[in-house]
Amino acid sequence: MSVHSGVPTSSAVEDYAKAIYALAAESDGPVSTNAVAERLGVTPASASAMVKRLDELGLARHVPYRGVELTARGSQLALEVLRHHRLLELYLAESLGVPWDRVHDEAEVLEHVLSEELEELIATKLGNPKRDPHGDPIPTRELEIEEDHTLSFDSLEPGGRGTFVRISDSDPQMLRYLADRGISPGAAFEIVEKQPFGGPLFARFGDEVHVIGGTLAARMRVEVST
Amino acid sequence: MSVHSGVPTSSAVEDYAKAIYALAAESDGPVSTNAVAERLGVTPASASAMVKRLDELGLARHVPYRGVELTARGSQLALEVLRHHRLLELYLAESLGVPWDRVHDEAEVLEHVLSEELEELIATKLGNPKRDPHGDPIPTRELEIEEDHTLSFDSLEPGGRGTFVRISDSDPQMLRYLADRGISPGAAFEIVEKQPFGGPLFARFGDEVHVIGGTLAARMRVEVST
DNA sequence: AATAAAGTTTAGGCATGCCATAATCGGGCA
DNA sequence: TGCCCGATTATGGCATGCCTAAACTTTATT
Ligand SMILES: [Mn+2]
Ligand SMILES: [Mn+2]
Ligand SMILES: [Mn+2]
Ligand SMILES: [Mn+2]
Repeated sequence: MSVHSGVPTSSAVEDYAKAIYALAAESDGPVSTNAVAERLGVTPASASAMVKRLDELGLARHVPYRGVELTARGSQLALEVLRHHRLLELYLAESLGVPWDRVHDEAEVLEHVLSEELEELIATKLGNPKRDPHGDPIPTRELEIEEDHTLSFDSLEPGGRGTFVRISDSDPQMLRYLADRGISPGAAFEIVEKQPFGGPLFARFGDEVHVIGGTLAARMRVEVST
Repeated sequence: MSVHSGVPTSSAVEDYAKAIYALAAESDGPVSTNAVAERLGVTPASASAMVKRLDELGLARHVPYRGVELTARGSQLALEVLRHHRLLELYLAESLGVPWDRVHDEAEVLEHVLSEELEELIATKLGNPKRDPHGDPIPTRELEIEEDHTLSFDSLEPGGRGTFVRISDSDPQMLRYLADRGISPGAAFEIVEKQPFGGPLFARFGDEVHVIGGTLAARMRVEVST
């Protein structure tokens, strides 16, 4: 049990705050209890009980049947844990050579246990980085986070050029697929061809043209260079 | 909840195994429930219940009113966690620059959460070290540990020479005191003078003669050079 | 040997965090 | 307006891990 902003928090509470934060970012307005349950792999009944507790802790406001929203404190908690998570991912990858498809699971546990002192030492050692290995922005010490204005890779048309900036960190298979092909955030690309109906996308990264399946393309975020 | 040697273990179970292991090393024969309780800062009733559970898990044998002893499995668990603890302490000190009086508390939490994969990466990065920053031996990958044949510093007489090799890691104040004077495991010394009745010891480390209080001297372990 | 003191265990409780099942609520469609 | 279905809550259970108070065993003292 740690304490953040005067609120005693367990790993479970922190995970709920993170989940609500992420879901709220995906689609605004209050988050449904069921969505939280599904994301965390618990039953709706469990999620309902925990959401009620977050409300009592002052981390969220829950209006029955209407969904849940984080308070300022709740957002801060989520960002604090997100900062831990992403710093750890980058640290494990850079300093210990953990492959990028495995850093997530390690960080998922360590994030709840990292002290403020170690957080600070790690951030300093890494040079206060702005993004983790998957391109996700790392909240600052002051818990500010840079919202990005990226597009989904599969929304581009042939001829489109840009930079691959970000990918969901939670699917190791996708990450391994990209790693095997030497594709990682920061890579420049050009769309060569696009099959309709969620079909694959053919994109050039460096010298080679790679086939990116529809599902994968939907999870890759890119910035286009006009 | 992790799994070691087929036994599901929580942080609490691991801490109890460590405590029993340490107490058994200090004085042989079965370990009393009260000693365990005191070491872990819980009530005797709590310790009694947990010791019973360790027995059911096959990690210890507990004879009511007679004390508890670890089984082979229980010792392995304790050594596994000790390996984690000491590798982490050294890693935090070497790679992140955490002062040696603070590594213990961090390691105390992280030891339960470190994956085998990270353990291995850390051990490799450190060059499979044999001792942690306090001079405590690190169990090998195969969980063998080197028993040392050290003497208590306060058992020496004036004129005695040797090497300071080890000190309890759990008292930050003592560690800071030594660190402030540049005394750490590996340092050669010569006893200059010794006051009776638990009084201080005057010992030369390098050029300087330092005053070592009776309590501190009792916790320092040394090897004498005939 | 009897009794006191010390050490240990049991009994009963509390909090966390998860589950399943069953009752209930509320918004959208007929 | 009423009904249905999905979302929500209520209820009861399980496991962990700690507590206090009370009962019990062992050991030390007289
Ligand atoms: Mn991640
Ligand atoms: Mn922090
Ligand atoms: Mn330690
Ligand atoms: Mn290990």
